[in-house]
Amino acid sequence: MNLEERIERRRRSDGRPTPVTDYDAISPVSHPDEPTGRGPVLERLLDHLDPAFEGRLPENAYLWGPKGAGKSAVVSALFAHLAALTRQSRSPIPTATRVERPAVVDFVYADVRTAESDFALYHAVLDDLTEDRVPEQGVGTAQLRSRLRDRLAARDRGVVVCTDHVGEPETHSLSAVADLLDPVSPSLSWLAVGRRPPAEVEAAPEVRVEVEAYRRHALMDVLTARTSRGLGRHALVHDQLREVATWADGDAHDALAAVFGAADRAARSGASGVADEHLEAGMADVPRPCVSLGRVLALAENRRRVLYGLVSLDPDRMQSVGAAAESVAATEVVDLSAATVERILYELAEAGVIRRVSRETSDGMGRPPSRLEPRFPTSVFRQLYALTANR
DNA sequence: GATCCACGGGAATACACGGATG
DNA sequence: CATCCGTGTATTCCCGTGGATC
Repeated sequence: MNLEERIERRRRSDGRPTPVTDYDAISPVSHPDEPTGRGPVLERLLDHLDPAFEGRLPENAYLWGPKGAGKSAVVSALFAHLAALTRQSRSPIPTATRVERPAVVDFVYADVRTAESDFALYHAVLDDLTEDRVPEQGVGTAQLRSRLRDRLAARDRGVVVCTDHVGEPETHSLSAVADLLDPVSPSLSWLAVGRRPPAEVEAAPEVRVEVEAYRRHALMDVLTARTSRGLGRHALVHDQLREVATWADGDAHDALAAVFGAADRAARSGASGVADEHLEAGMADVPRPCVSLGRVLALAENRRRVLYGLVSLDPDRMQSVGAAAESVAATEVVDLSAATVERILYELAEAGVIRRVSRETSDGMGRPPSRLEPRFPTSVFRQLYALTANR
């Protein structure tokens, strides 16, 4: 928490004790350095990556499991640590016995939510591996691939690329990632992370690691760890945590979203703790099924703005896509034509971020319009949007 | 000049309905 | 009664354009 946030918190709370001490700690989109309760998965991943510690490249692999099971938490923490580790030993010590082998293996974490195009994926990997800046425009995708190939050849060390969030509506599928990364170099292997069971996934590699949803008790541990860092003492009591954990049914994302929403409500109302009514409201704000906020916040700037405009709208302006588009376009948040906003709204509906609910009765002429319904926790989104907007 | 990407606009298609037609 | 047609919307699809960068 930086100074600005501290001051803002005091200003809002008029100096009274506030239930929230660190929004980041209870945010459903932030991952702690040490994920809670996923030790066994971590062990299995380390087993798989073991060859890397001897300079050999692990095989391609697929990590899969349902939303909110801590997949991203595990891989982002793991790859951050591994990357830091190999960065320390950037100067390989050549030994007589291992001249042919790369001395160390690098680890790169790439989120395909933010690297949606072929170009962007190559860019993300190359950028992580290179000191100097990689051009974002003006060079072709093929050229970027060969640059990456050259880079790997020049260093004579392998790299394991983790591609998180594979196979979502608007992200690369696992097979697309394979098609992009496999031809680059034999000294590159990948660990894809996604939700779909390997049986349903095309080109899933032999090595697979499954992550199951949290059991209720494990989820309570997660919530306890998070709230003890982010909330004041006794802001949320044990019974309340249990209630959220039960309600969330193993999904840490949804649970944290509810807690975040509840805590924020409590803070705004000036309460020193999270009351049951805050908690109820926090849970009510999370639709089921719920699109993860990570996905929503990873959308392109203008899409986020459109969504922000949308969730700030009077509900009766959401009764038709056209009307919603018009209202959002009239807002200060976006500088787009109504036609473009409308297209974007359809796009977001197609991706499942918002839902179109067709009307039962059709009065008047023509095809009846459909109402729009966000599929993510709107109040949490607004708060996170505001927190990230001024950075 | 090449390249990536987001916009913008509009054409094509789908859908809902009432009324006409076979 | 089943089907077709016209009209008005909603929705999807496609492609040219232009900014920014190399």
